[in-house]
Amino acid sequence: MNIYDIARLAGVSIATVSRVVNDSPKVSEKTKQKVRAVMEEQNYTPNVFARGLGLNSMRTVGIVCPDVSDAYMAESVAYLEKRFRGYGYDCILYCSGYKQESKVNAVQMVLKKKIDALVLVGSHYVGDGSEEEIGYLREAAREVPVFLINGYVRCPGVYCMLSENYQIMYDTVCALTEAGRKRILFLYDSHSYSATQKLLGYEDALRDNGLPMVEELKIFTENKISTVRENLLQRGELNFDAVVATDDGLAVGALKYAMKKQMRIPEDVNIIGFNDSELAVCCEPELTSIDSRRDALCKTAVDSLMLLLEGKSVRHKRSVRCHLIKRGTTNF
Amino acid sequence: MNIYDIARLAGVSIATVSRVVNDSPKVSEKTKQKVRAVMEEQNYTPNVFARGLGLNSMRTVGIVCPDVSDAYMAESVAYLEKRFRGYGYDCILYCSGYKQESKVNAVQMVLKKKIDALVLVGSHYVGDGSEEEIGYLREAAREVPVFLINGYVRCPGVYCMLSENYQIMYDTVCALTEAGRKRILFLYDSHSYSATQKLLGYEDALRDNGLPMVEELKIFTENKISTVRENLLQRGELNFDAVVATDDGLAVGALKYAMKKQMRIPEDVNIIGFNDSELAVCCEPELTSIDSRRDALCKTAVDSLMLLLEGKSVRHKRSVRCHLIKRGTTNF
DNA sequence: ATGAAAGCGCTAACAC
DNA sequence: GTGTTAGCGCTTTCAT
Repeated sequence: MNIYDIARLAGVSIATVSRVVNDSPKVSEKTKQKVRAVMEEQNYTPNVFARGLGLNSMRTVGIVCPDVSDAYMAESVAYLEKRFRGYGYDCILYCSGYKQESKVNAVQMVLKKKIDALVLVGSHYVGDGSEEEIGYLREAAREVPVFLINGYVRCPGVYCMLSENYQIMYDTVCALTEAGRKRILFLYDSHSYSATQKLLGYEDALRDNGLPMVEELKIFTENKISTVRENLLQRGELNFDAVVATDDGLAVGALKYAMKKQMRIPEDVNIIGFNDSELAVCCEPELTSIDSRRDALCKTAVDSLMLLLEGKSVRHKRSVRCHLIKRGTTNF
Repeated sequence: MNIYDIARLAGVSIATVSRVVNDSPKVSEKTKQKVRAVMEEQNYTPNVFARGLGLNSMRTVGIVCPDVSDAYMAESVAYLEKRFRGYGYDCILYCSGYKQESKVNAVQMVLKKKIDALVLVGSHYVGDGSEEEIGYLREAAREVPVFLINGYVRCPGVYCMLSENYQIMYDTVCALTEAGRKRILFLYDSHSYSATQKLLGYEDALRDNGLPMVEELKIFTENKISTVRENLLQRGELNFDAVVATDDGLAVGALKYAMKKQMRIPEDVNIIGFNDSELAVCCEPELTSIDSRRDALCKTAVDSLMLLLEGKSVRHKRSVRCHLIKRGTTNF
């Protein structure tokens, strides 16, 4: 059942059918009715490929993230998909993994699908920010508007929105030191732009508060509760009186370690997570965590891209403050 | 840059270029080299829409689930996407929500994209199993092979794989009663096929062990830790000595309630969750949970659909046993 | 307001 | 082994 069949059955030309499908104003109501009736009756759906060929668009946006099974990304994708769909855009999902090569490949692959826009979730896509590592973004932006959720790169066609991770981490560590904490563990699981910002905030806060920067207190580990716990356990004597982490999973791992070591929480150790996930209200005591404003970033992504696709212009870069959500693992 | 340009630059016909693109064996190595060189040089990518038009396929599979922000679905989607991509298929993601109408709409929408196969994640898509509620699946299956992850419907073209939810719930509740538990709370958050199976397993186990079926011990609530906790708190006197839930989030909610009520865990109350998620190892004590074999289901989905797309046939229905993973919230 | 016809870029049947 | 050509089903310009 194609446009010719409908045209024949409705006694009009294919051009008219096409116009009806696209709700063109230059077709008489009467004709529209007639054609629509036939379409309904025949259960006609325009062929998207042919449509795509003609319009050079299938109203699709590409969503690329390292791994949807991660809670932050899953929530992001859920939000994005819903909003884009609300605008009539379908979403192609590509989970790229974390390696530079596979990220580049993912972006190239998804571009071949002639998507109308591309959104990259998480700050892994800017690599170390070097020209070499962001070259693929530059190229991508030549084809479609690209939005970086929680990443920043100065490049035409690449739009960005950041969480102020440096600032919140700086403020948080300052608060910890002001509350008398001296040995603050920093847990992280990636070298992404945002993780780096968090680390910088941590380091600067230590320095500005006259605390030494102890290398053994910066621990890189897989983001899995049991792994973090075991990892810490294996380190023997590891004294600390506070923990900040780049994700809740890491913080909970530390919490589990602290429990095992009979440390009192929050008296002996303050623990602070990141992303304010369901894990934070799941553990005991509940975890103080940082709201990274994921939805605010995602919202901006959708809003900006939709404006761009309508031919409007858009402000280039914005950022949003994060918030500390206090729960039982802190006492300041 | 299209196939004509490449043909001209390489000094061959478009047919030859097309053959090279599709790696046809009936092109001489020499010609292939020549054409490939031009393609590389021009950075040529075949137009997917035109390709789709000709082949009536864009090598895409539709993945529909109620909500990717749910951990079970997120993990499923992550697995599916990865595997399908491994076979050269892209994935269109559609989050349908939980309402019948929106589920039907989602399936219809995604079918319009001329996907090559459709996978439905979670047992919400069979509704109550009535002909009326599964009609849309029948129609879908007329267009493409459909795979139901953890749902079952007898219908040509719809392939299914089930977790044995009834059995594991029956066994688990039996174990609880044998351990002397009398008032077992059943927490659920949906009326999906699988939730219903779990409920049946619970009810049958109670009956077979001579325990009364108390309506007030079957509680339907939103799957959010804090909500479950508040919900239970509001019920005043609610005596129970065990909890089984259709998802970990619900079980943790009950755990939080029990802690608040100063109940000892597992002495006073045994708690068992479902899906063995990260929440289970996050809470304290850690949650005994049921491994619903999500990956086994997803694996079968991919394997079956890929066989079908290669024109091979496939066994119709299979199921897989679930496993109880014991942790600190039980003592039997 | 409607129709005829020329693309859009590719695949595949057919001819050589 | 390679080229010619007719679709695939739609959009859109140009007539009328």
